[in-house]
Amino acid sequence: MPDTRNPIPDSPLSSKRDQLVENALKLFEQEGFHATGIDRVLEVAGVAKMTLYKHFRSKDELILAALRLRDERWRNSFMRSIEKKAKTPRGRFLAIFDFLAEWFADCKFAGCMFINASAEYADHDNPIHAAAAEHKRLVEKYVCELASQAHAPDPAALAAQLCILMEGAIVLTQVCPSENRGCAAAVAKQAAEVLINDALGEQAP
Amino acid sequence: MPDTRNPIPDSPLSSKRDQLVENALKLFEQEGFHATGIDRVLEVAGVAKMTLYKHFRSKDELILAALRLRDERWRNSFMRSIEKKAKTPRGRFLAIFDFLAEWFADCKFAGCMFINASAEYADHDNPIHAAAAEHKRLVEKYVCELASQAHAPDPAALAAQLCILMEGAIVLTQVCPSENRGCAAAVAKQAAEVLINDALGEQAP
DNA sequence: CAACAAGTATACAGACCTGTCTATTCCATT
DNA sequence: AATGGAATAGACAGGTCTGTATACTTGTTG
Repeated sequence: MPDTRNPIPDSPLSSKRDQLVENALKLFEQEGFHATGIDRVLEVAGVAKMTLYKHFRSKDELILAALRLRDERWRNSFMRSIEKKAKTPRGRFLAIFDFLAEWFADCKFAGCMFINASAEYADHDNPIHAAAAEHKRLVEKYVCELASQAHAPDPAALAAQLCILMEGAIVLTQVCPSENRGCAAAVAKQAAEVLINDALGEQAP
Repeated sequence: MPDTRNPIPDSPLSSKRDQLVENALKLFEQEGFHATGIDRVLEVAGVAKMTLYKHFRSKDELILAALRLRDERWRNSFMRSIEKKAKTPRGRFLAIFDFLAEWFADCKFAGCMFINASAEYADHDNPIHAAAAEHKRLVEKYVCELASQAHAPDPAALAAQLCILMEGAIVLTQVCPSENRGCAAAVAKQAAEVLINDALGEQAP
């Protein structure tokens, strides 16, 4: 039996806490936030209810922890994938959409958790909605940095356009998963090429 | 007191039924589906519970009726706005994004109800999710007809690109309502111009 | 007037939800 | 061996949810 205790009580390494957040993340992503009851999380995580309420003050706090984990992982995966796949600015822009295509191909793809969160918690002042907005802001900031490195005349404008393509591809794949919608990432990639050429000039690397 | 009865019992003109669907539509849109209880709909609509269950077999049936009404109204408004505003194919494509800008400017804008529905009812086989997918399919079909009228070499491809821009602008405005996000429609419009030029040629009307 | 259709009010069943409380077990360190 | 922190099981309170059942009102039509 492994040592599941933690010398620093409230540290993020606390094993039981991790089990909770990990399983909550999966369930919230697959089934939704309101539709997933606390008891279901506890059952899947194999953790007692009192343990949850020792680590989190409420279900909303657990949701926020799950979203923080998701944000960290998703953006890391996003950035690493892009930087590994391509070295030129143009190649990195296009690698965004290859990343999306791989994501969409996962049979467990259930849309963007942050879009879903802002749908379920519509009030903009709700911390959950705010966390979703912050995630999108950080993603756009990264794309904007790519655009700066590409010496785009207006990096923010190019980034905004590419992010709109990203979100559009995500949401169409989520809402219309069947049909010929598997190609949303490819369509977005083609559109991105046209927009990049327009912003950078056709010859830019 | 007006005559609220209806000679055809299950016709869509049934006044009480209309009151239910109308108010359910508003509440589901503003607060979400799971977050809006039946009792809240009844209270706002001023209708007794038994009347609801005489017209609908379940809450899900009421949601489907609300989505049907929303789909009909939204697409009518969309198509009429575009056809009224512009006569040339290129003008009509751009009018799409003016329509979005007006929609986003409404202080009660709460995102796309169909995107929200597919977020809350993630199972693709769920009739509610299917209704959302059908709505998006019909919108894209209309944009595809516009592209055909514009004599685009590949109408479906142009329509798919423009629809991705639409959905991206919608979702970014929903998730990040504040900041400089009010301009998502304008950014999408600029991107659309580039894509249309690429597909049709710069001189096309 | 009588029959009828539509809606109302109200209570209720049964399920599920979040969050709390208590008593107990396990295990590592002292 | 004793102590104490962490987790456990399980019951429970109090609320909300959907959907049903019953008895009543109202207005129209034959």
